[in-house]
Amino acid sequence: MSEVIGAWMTPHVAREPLTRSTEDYLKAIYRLSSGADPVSTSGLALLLELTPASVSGMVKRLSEQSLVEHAPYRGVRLTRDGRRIALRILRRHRLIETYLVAFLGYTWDTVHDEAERLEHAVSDGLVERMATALGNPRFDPHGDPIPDVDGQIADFIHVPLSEVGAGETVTIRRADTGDPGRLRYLASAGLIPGTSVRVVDSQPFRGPLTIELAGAERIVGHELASLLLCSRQGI
Amino acid sequence: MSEVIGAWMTPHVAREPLTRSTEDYLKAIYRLSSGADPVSTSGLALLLELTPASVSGMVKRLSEQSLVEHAPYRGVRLTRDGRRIALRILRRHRLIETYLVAFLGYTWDTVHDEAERLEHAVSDGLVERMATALGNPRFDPHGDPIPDVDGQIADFIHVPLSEVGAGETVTIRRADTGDPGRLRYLASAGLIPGTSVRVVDSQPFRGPLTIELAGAERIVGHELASLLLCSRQGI
DNA sequence: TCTGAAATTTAGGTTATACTAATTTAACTT
DNA sequence: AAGTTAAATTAGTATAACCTAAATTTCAGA
Repeated sequence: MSEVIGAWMTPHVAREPLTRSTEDYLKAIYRLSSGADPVSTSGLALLLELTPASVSGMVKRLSEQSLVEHAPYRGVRLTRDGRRIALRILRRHRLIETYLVAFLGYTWDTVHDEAERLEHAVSDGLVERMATALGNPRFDPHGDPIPDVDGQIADFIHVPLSEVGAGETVTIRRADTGDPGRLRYLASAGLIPGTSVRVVDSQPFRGPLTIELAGAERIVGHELASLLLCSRQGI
Repeated sequence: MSEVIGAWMTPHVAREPLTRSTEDYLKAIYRLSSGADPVSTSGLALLLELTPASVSGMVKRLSEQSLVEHAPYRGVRLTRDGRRIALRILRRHRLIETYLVAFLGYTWDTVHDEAERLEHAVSDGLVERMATALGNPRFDPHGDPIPDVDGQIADFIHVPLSEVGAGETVTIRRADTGDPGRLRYLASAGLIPGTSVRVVDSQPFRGPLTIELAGAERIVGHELASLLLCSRQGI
């Protein structure tokens, strides 16, 4: 049986096997690369829970491997190869999460740590088998888009619920946190991807929102509301 | 949901997280501990594809952690804790292999490498979920016994097919190799665990055997026959 | 333009695990 | 009992990735 792996997965340059650290750094840089701005050393250090000095050292090594471009004191950016690897890890992570929820009884608040370790251990072949078993899903249980085998990733412009105006109706698309406590609470309140809510009232200065969901009103704090990324209409 | 993990899985002494190397060494020592004899440095080096010097160094560290007993120049032996860990890894490995074959379309010749990496990454919780999904199997696809959560492992006395006398009928129980080529060939010849065969003739001096299987006669070389561990009657 | 705080990098040290080369021990042979 | 050989250990080196502490660079505001 031939494995379904896009050509993009094989960088042009032959590489020694990637270490777990390498994969974690590339994934973290990808996460922090929102706009065109380079990613800061301190931001990476914060996300990876390492000292800035350690990040500096590792970034230099990644740059020698052409996985990132580094302008000293200015920040890092992924190269094409670096981005490919980051997207491959992201695909693994999100497919593993989806698989664990679909087939092994996990819930969306318990999958993160397991996926975090497995993403470095599974082969491309296993990932594609899981994808097939799942019917090639496009979103994981948190609503995050899963990159396809060619590295394409859906990139919608979503609005945090906290910024939706009173009177508007939106559909929750993603829950932008990995915190189990928050995820459990959101699920218990019915605030999961796919749900439509109408914002009844939104108080200023990071105040709470009143929303209508399934016919009932509810109060949601600003912090949680800011994690719920929504689409306005049929997007 | 509470996780079903036997108390034996938690060593009495608090341990820092085990490294992949540690787990690999303990597993290898377990594999080589057939009788009461201690395991030799060179045997370990051969199995792990490392130099004897490296093994010496690592064995000393394992011994400082009370995972093995080391009599210099005499060999290593697992301590109780070491054996527990080895059996936990073995349980993981064999359950993962069984899961991949049962649910993800793998065949018995393709599961080894995948399981080899995953066994170090899965949590106890995931292993038990897989075991549950499989109905707590007692043997993996190669017929090897899977240790239960309490570290008990079936330990039958099996006879290599190569040593079964002419005229005897036996049932194949295990295929004692990880080599994909041999495993594929055995499967194609119908020589898999659960199959009954009658030895028609067995030539001396590591000569070939003639066996009867599903009504037809077949010739099997000594090497492959020695890998097929069999039981004589209803065991 | 200068200055000082914040961000970043460099310097130097640590740990785990591998290696090669040199040494030591055990065991077998005569 | 001594010598030889095979096995095992020690000594010393390398690498990846971390750390702390000490420089260095950037940049905003006076």
